[in-house]
Amino acid sequence: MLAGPPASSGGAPVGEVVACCPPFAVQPLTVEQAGGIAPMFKALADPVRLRLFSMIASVPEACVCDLTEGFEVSGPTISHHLRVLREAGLVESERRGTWVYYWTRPDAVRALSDLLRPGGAADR
Amino acid sequence: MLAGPPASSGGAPVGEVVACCPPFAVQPLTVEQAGGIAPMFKALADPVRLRLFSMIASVPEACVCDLTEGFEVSGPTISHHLRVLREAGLVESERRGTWVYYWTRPDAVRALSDLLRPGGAADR
DNA sequence: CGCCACCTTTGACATCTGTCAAGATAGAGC
DNA sequence: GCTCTATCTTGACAGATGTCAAAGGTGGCG
Repeated sequence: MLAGPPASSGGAPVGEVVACCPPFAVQPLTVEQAGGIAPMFKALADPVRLRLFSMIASVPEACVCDLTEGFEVSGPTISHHLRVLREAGLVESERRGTWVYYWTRPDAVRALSDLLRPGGAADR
Repeated sequence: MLAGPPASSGGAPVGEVVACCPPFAVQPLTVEQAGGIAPMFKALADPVRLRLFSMIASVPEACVCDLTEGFEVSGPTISHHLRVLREAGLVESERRGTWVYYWTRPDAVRALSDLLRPGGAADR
């Protein structure tokens, strides 16, 4: 299902929150849905994480060694942010030899994109 | 420029951050772009705000008096969250007589939706 | 004018978050 | 086994965030 490597890095309690809800232009979220989805937006709510995610999403997979360049924060901080993205279900990772690679979970991204899609009462 | 009611409630320093960038499946964000967009995701990162926003987005406009129902937080807290959404550029508001109405800014929502749209290297 | 309902602002407080330094873990290669 | 590199974990701390109680407008209505 993924372009990238096989599933891995089990550890996130994310399961399958992924397929979710109609666009909220169509129907409001329930309490449970909002509670499940907010963490994904929260994961994208930090500028460093947002940029990290965009770097990962723009290539089939990204090595941490390439991600750390171009940031002014320390290695541990990058690692922390990658963990947040992983635990939110937005990316997955795998160690291959010396390096660790990250790639996006397209289904999760699509779920968010669908939520924001226009087409309801308020969007023309 | 907006489908909704006339502009109002000036106060947010949001200007026109709205039209922005290619989907990050296509191209990573710059530091500046990430800094401009992260606040929008941050505004959606809280379950209460996310639900408030979905309630506003699912109708042409929403009265605060209707929004406060169905939440377990106090009135001031709802007001605070609405302000965050407004200052992030996601909604606008206007007082009409006794009541205050909120509606979404479709252009802002579309900007986020476009960012998340699949179609790049990592998606499929 | 006086009162009340609606909504926001202010002030305070506990919790969460981003960051770094220091230490730990995992592989590669000698 | 030892060492070196790459990455993650832990611990600590300043600053941001969500929440409420109390107080402050704003407008309708008698």
